[in-house]
Amino acid sequence: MINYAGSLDLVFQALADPSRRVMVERLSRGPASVSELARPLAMSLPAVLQHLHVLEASGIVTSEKVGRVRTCRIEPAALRTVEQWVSERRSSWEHRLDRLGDYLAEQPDEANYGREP
Amino acid sequence: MINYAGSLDLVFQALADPSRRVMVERLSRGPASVSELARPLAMSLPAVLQHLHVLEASGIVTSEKVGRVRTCRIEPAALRTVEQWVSERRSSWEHRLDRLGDYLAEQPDEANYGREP
DNA sequence: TGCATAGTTAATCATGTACTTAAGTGTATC
DNA sequence: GATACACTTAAGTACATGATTAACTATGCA
Repeated sequence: MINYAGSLDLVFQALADPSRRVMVERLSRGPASVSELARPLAMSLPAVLQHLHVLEASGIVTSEKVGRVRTCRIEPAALRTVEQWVSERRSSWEHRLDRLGDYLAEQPDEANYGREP
Repeated sequence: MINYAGSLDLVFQALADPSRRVMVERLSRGPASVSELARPLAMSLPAVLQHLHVLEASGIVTSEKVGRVRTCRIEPAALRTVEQWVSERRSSWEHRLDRLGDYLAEQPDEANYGREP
């Protein structure tokens, strides 16, 4: 059962770990097997598998097993939900700053530093 | 001492908690005091303060105390680093898919499903 | 001065996370 | 059929996280 939407909690949590980000970076260059993902990481294979589970639970990565090798790949939809959430908050803040700038520009120039409309 | 760059670890970790995201959403609409941030959250003030420390350590939020009230605001640079990291990985993957599509379009149409060049 | 307000610190506690090792399950290859 | 390969599961452990309550420190105001 895969979480295509990717709840923000799980997605941010998944990306908070540097090893998992290394895995995502590797996968952004193309699909990879579990052992390929493990190669650059200084940890046991079971540990890598646990990280993979976290990434799959978040919806960032999907995988399928053919024969004895499991091939993993990125699910861009999950990454898009993060991008969107972050960019909405940031641009909300930045547009607010613009509006505040406009407001202050219209006011007489006194003691406005740090004040809010 | 504030982390303006915002290490990816700390930033993703900070955003992984729903209460902290509520705080960021509130701040994206403008600066707020600690108790304003606390109002919609069902937890004690010390707990909110701990979340605020996490957000500040990540560089997402800054604050300054004037009189007895501490005013918090968003630091958009930290949010931009997240946006950038995620969008780079995603677009790397998506452009790779484009190139793969081009490659397959040039190949004879047989048993290419799921294969990599 | 006295008392409420806004925030802060410290100590504590229950879970959750990121590993580990040891042992087990299918697949390929000889 | 035997043996190696590529995971997979289970169990255990050390440390981090998210909350709590109790007690404390300014600041502002009547």
